[in-house]
Amino acid sequence: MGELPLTLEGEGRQRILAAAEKLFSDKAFDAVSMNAIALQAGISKANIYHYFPNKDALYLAVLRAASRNLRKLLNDAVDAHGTVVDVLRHFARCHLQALLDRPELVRLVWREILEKGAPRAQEFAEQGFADVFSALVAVLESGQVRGELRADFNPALVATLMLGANVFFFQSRDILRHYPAVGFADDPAGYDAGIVEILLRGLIPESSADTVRA
Amino acid sequence: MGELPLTLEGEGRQRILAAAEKLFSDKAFDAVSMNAIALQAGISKANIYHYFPNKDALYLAVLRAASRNLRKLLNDAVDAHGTVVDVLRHFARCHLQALLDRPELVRLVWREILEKGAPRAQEFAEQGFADVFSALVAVLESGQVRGELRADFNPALVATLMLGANVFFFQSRDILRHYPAVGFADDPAGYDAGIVEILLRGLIPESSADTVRA
DNA sequence: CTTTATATTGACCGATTGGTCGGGCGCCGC
DNA sequence: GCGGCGCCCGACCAATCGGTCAATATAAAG
Repeated sequence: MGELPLTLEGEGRQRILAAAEKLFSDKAFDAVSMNAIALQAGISKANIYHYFPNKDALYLAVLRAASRNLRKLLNDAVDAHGTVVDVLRHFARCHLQALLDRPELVRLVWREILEKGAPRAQEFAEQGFADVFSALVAVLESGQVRGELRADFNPALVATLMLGANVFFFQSRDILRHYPAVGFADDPAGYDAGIVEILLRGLIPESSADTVRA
Repeated sequence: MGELPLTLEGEGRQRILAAAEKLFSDKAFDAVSMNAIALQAGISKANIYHYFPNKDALYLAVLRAASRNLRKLLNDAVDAHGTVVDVLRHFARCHLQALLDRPELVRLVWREILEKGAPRAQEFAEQGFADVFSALVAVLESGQVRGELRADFNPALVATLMLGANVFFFQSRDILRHYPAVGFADDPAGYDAGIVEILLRGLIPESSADTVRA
């Protein structure tokens, strides 16, 4: 369909994967037909079956590639240097930016996680979770042993809170944009800066911080 | 099919809606066939079309009912009395408990929000969001004017953080259960208690809370 | 009993689905 | 020239899809 005949190695396969990734990220598995994928890729439907035995295998390949890419993308956001507080600030910002940079990948993998009806590759899609989560927990723990952070909170709980804040922002920003009270829907960096600041300092004025335990 | 002939008003309609709700909450729109709904409801497929003009209308009716129920359920979790801090604690716990009590409703509505490909009723599904979000913002603002909470944070941002913490927990608890560091995957009350405590007091030891602004 | 309106159904429709098949096209070794 | 071989396609398949329709069962109203 008027495409440039790029003669890269495995070009046909990549074309199919790219087309399928785009469609599967927008609509659910059953809502994407092999015909639509072929059309998007600019090839015939029968040709897809030259590279993939069936639709499930194609979907699995797409999910595998997306999960791998997303995993790498998110891992790159974790490593940083400086004080634990700086690392947390850096992580929050980079992690959310990574999500927003490749929304197709996130939606693809996250939909698989949420789907209870047909768990095609749940435990596989959860891989990206493990690295980031455990890395973040490690950062928080090191902050605790160094005395930079309180020792009386659960690191895994805070890690969940931070990841949840970013994922929820990613999922809900279209809704949040409608609310006048929300000024950060299009300012992910500002959002994360505010989140981390609140997490670090707390909501309670310091003078009365000890009266809350009543 | 051997069912008791309950002669309630609109019983047939309710049966269809219940069956469709169950199936639509597990699988996506295109993955649920009218045949499957009829089978689940114990009636014939043609009979569904006596109550609903087409599949979209049925799905919309299911989504409308689910959204309405979820909205009421979540609103009931908001109202409370006592200090602002107490209200926040109560809200977090009740909100998450409401999500976990009716997971089908949450999944149904949330899937509609996440789907970018076929926005059948997005703005409609977002209704439940508005009430809870604005109510929570109002609580936080009142806490600020009363001096119970800091005045230098964005209430909408904290509301997003709290809602996100609960929604993310709801979505990810099956994953979180796999991690040994997470002891709260099956303890939503403990999770929210920890979340609120961290939000209120912050991660930084109070003695060094003023050195972080560097 | 008859009329009338609502429920309910099996049989059927055209369209689309995932998947198959036989063959054509182009390129490389011989 | 020519025989393979990877790539690609139009045509086709049975199954299922959403949806229609004529016919029946049911039950209240006259």
